[in-house]
Amino acid sequence: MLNAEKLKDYFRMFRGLSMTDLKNIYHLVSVRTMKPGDIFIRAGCERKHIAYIRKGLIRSFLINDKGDEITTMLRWEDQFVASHDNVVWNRPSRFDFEALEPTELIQMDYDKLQQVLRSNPAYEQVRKHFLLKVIGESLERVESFILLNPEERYLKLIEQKPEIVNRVQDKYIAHILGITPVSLSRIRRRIAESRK
Amino acid sequence: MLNAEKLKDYFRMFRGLSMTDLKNIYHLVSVRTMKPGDIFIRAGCERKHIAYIRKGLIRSFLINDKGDEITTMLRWEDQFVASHDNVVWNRPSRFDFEALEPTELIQMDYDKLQQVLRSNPAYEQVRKHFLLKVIGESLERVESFILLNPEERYLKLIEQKPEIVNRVQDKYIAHILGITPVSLSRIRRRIAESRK
DNA sequence: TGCCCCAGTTAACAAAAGTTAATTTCGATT
DNA sequence: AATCGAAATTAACTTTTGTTAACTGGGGCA
Repeated sequence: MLNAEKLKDYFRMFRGLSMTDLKNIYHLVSVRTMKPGDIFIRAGCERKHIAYIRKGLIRSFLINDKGDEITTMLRWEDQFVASHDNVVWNRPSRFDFEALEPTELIQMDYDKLQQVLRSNPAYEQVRKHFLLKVIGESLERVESFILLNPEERYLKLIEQKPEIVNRVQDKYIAHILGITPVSLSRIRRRIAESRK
Repeated sequence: MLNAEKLKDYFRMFRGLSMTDLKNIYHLVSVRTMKPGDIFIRAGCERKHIAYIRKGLIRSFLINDKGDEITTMLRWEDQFVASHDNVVWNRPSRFDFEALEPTELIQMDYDKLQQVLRSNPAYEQVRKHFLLKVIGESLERVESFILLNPEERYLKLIEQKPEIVNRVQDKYIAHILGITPVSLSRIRRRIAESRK
């Protein structure tokens, strides 16, 4: 069951808003229940969707020239997910967004959300904190590619997000780290042997 | 010379604001002229600065465990530059921000800027567009690490930002691409030979 | 229970990148 | 014009990764 009171828990970042503010958003949302393999946003989609992940896990991926699926991003509960092709660049999504687990999304039309956010300046602080956090996370990921080698990136990931590493297939972890599944397997063996 | 009229040109993204809005910001800014090698933000700095680059080029770098300087980011004219350690994570900057050319910054105290931005909702659309653009650029960089190999990343860079590649030393370009200067040199040779 | 499928591991080889050091190139400076 | 110094290139060698394919080990399903 979903009501404005519950929503307040889900949208942690939305604290500081009045119940009326929250209800304005509440009117925009729909809950979507997904099975593993279901698609939230399909490549080519131009409509702007944004969703809060109440439960579960979403990956974005595309098919490269060689025909292989490459996973570029993982998002999980208490995070927002959207195609930045749609929302930032205003173009069709290059990625599919697929649920990897039974997943519950709280889904909104992005443009309608913008209208509500514009209606009350109180929303803007929330938006600011949200966008800054996304920037921080993304820059941190860039830094890890520049400052760390693949093995170090993997060690950092299992240190910082051990639950996520255990929840998804290794091949997705490998792609996220910018390496091949074969190479990740070798890295795991190297680590295991060095700890013997 | 710097006045509110000129400022309107510089802050392209600030179009849509009234002259009064712009003057409020104008009161916050100071112009800083830098020589190559001058530091805008020093590692360890906790004060939040943000600057618009009117002219020139800034790199952020740190010293890794082995004692080598690693360049993580380049910013140039018509872009903003700030330490995300300060602004996003509220912690001391891990990076130095150094001018690589004669550079002119229009510098602001970040917190004071926030106060002004909060004072008028009209600013918020500007901030939103600005933050979204930063997100888009950062995510694009992440994607390039996942979807492209070093050679492809280099080719993409010289295609998209040829001026920048020619303005800075190769070793900085190499770091930005996540490889060593030696490896970049080999990649350049491979490309040159394949075009013979 | 047996079979199949697929993820993960391992193997073998080629290609690329890291590392260190020598060499060259080029611009700045005296 | 000669010299110095830093950046870039090249070389030699090691390590790692990519690639392709074979092998292994469960989990799911008939």
